[in-house]
Amino acid sequence: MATPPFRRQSPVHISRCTLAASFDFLGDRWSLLILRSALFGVRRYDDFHIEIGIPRTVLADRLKRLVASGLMTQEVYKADGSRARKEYLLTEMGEALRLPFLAMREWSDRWVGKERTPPMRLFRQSDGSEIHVALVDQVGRIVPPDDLMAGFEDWASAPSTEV
Amino acid sequence: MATPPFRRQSPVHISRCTLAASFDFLGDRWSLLILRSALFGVRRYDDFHIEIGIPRTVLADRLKRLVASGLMTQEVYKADGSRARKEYLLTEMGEALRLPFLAMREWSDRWVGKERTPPMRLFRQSDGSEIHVALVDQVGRIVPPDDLMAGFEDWASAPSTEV
DNA sequence: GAAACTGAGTCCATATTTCATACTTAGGAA
DNA sequence: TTCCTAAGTATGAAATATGGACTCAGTTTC
Repeated sequence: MATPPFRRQSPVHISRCTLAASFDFLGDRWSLLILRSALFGVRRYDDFHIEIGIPRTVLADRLKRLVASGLMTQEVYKADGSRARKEYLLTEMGEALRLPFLAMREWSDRWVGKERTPPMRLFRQSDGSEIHVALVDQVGRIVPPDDLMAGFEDWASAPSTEV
Repeated sequence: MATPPFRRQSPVHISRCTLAASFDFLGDRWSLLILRSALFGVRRYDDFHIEIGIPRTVLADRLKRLVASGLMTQEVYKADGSRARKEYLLTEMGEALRLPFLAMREWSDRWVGKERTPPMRLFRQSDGSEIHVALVDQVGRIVPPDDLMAGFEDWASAPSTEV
């Protein structure tokens, strides 16, 4: 699987692929940048606008889509000295993107680097030991990527493939 | 970290963030779909075109960008009875996206589902045990997402944050 | 009480991308 | 010589993105 075997088609048809479907709302630079900020704790319209440099019209549109997709919700907040406003919070579904994003960050720290912030490192709060995103089996062993195989429950004609 | 603390800004400025930078070439629906197919073993122009339903002009553009970004290379191949042509292969950098994509797939199988292919499951080739993408510490313990903390080597003023 | 301020948007005209369809190109096969 | 195929390129219409100005509703300052 280090180099996958040549195939003319993917084993999962694109119209039934949940991953491909998720790209409908994640396959957009601005949406990804908004989610990155949101995972860091940014919540407000203007904070997204300032941090990301996203045009206001596009921001309004993307927030609407992220809410419609179930990744974010609008909640009312009230800072003192200001009227009530809305902020955008990640739902459980949105919050669950943290792991994929952490995997992406390890990838980008390894491969994109250059002139940027040093790698972000993850630690256990409880004991300070360093953490990574990895493939693990049931007993906690890290699985090398070339010892991997995929299966689909009802994919009878070809029960498993390298992936 | 289940819900991150409210912040006005992310701890990493966007212009120096490798993750944000990676969205320059990954933050695009078509590029993501091409990479998904490539990780399954698809290599040829027309196979991408047919499988993904991407317009030919856009496909040519995206492949050019993926090659320019270092994610893919063009190699010559020769099917018998045909002239030599080029196919697109993942580089080591592109191949390394497998782990983030597997994390995304677990996410999408959990949250996007509905009317689609049943979840893709991963197994060890060697012993058949099931595998997942997870946060693990040095001794193979799986770390719950609320026991997580991030640090940047030279981020002296605020040496660590929840992430 | 009037005027300025603020965060969160919308409106609008221009620029850039995308899309579908058709055309091109290079070599092998009939 | 002509047809076929994979891998593109050309073109013009349609959809999106962009940046700047404008709106709106409470808050604070004068």
